[in-house]
Amino acid sequence: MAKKSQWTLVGKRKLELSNLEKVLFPEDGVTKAEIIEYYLKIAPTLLQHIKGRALTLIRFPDGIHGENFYQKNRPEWAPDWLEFVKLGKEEKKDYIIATEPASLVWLANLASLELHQLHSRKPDFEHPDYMVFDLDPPEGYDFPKIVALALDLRTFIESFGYTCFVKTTGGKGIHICCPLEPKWDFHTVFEAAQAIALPFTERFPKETTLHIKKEARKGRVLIDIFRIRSGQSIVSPYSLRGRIGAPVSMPLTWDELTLVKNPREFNINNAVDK
DNA sequence: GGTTGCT
DNA sequence: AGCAACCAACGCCAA
DNA sequence: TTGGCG
Ligand SMILES: [Mn+2]
Ligand SMILES: [Mn+2]
Repeated sequence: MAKKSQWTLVGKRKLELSNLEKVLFPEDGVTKAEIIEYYLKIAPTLLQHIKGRALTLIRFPDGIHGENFYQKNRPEWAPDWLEFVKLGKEEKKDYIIATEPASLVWLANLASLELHQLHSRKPDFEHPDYMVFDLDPPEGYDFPKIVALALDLRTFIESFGYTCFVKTTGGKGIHICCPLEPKWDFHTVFEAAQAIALPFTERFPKETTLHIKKEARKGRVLIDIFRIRSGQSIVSPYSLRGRIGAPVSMPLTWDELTLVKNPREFNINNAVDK
């Protein structure tokens, strides 16, 4: 592997990219160059979804089998054009905001395979603009069974007057997102989600639970509403995941979701076309 | 992955 | 110039 | 305060 770096122009930004031929997904032979290329191609779509959102990165500098770590803080040595917002305790952290294709390329060069997002948008970081229901299946759960549960949950949520959008997580689960006016704080939105999820788990007690502890779940699907808190994040739509197959969190219509047998159908090789 | 500090 | 060390999240709850 | 959890 040639460990050189090379300069490139993305829009009006000059970027130094390193180790472009380094393989970060060994089973799939996917190099850092291909990851950067993916994020460049998906940029017009992805940027719309993460516009104004504070990001959390998951970086895999030594590939998906090497050490990985979350990163929320924008490093001191980031380029001055990379936008950020001070958030968190005492506004201690400079959260990154991606505003242009070059932002995504800069992040990809750091091996930020996964982009996760907070639930609020600039300029109103105190008020989430969606309510998310994160379906977390136990090990070995058949994906079509999660799909069936998601369809039921959708009907249930919409009976409360919300509209539901859905995406695969790129892992084993599903995210249901309900757009909101950024008018209520995190606690209020959490309680609204709880007021929906609790009766849902009571209707399907054998299949679903609100217990986050593994021991208490007993093979049931966790309806994880506990992401709805300030400083918490979910994987962004169209983000890669650091797993074998280079899967992508893929937004789908409900009709499309019905046909999905395996969420690994959506990956770095086909996500751009969709 | 990038930076800093030591040899 | 080369190399080793160091750093890179957070919120909540039960124990 | 720590450990488990996503
Ligand atoms: Mn999940
Ligand atoms: Mn390294």
